[in-house]
Amino acid sequence: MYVSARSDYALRAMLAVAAASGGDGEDGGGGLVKAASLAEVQDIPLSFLQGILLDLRRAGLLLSHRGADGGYALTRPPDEITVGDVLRAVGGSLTTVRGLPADRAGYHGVAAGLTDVWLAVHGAIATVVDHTTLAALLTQAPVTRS
Amino acid sequence: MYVSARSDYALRAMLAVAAASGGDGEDGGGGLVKAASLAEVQDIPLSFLQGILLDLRRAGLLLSHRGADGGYALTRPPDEITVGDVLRAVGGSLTTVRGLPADRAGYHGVAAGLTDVWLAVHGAIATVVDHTTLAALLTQAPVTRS
DNA sequence: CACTCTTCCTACCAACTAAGTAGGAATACT
DNA sequence: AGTATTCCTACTTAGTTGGTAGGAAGAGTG
Repeated sequence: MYVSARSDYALRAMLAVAAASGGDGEDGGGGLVKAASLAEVQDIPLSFLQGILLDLRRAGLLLSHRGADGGYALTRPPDEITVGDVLRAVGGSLTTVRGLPADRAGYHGVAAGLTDVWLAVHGAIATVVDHTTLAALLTQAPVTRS
Repeated sequence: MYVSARSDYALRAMLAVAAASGGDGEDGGGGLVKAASLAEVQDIPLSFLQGILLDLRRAGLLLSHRGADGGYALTRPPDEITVGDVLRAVGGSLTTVRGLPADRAGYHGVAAGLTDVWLAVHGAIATVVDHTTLAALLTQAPVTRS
């Protein structure tokens, strides 16, 4: 599995939003966190991060507000957002074989069994990332497993 | 998980070698399979495949013989070679975070828990690919799980 | 030895993707 | 009007991937 910078940044930003709006808040924005403050606290290039936040909003994981006192907030509580939600929002499919989804690799002959391997791998990854919520990561709990 | 063309070709080639030398044989080569015949039967560019076969030999999964009546054969029986062996031979690590191994991502602050997620994913992938042998794939058996 | 066949090895090329930058338009508040 | 912020598009740069070319080295045959 290759975790791109985009996916990595997306997860870190979501965790930072969850921590900021759930933890302290009350510093003036009504729970909204600005992109600039996310970029600073997690050391992410700002203009790169803005594109990622846009993807997360389009996927329905974040809501945003423009203007002074604007910013971002989660649309759901952190225990209802999984790592898999975030990865799929910015990265598309979790498993690809040469750029194609795992189930249309087009094997023939002796290689036919490989499709099942990729599907099993995909399922194993999904089990982990779909059972780990942002809330679990923030409380430092070990990774859940089914 | 991204399966590159290189990894895909490597697995298909290994399966073809296993099938050819184990199944019929006795057509003159003493169980050796030529690169050209592998390239044809699995539709892989020959000169690209040669580099892959070289990696597999360096990793100790294949032995080779030059000259007329040369070719490739497995160094171990197909039920002692796993998909994971082949993937690691051509691709290095199974899981990388922005190019680095999963356990040295260098998170700080609220993102510290992510390392555990990547390690869990890595373990889940390894469980699948290290328990699936070439022999199992050739007999069309469903993927084993621990 | 000459010849042929095959693996071995290096260098190279084209296309794509990832990562990051720049600059402005739209929106919200004062 | 003015300011602060999100939104959106286009661009640059560097690295990787997939693939090609051309030969050198080894192994057998007559």
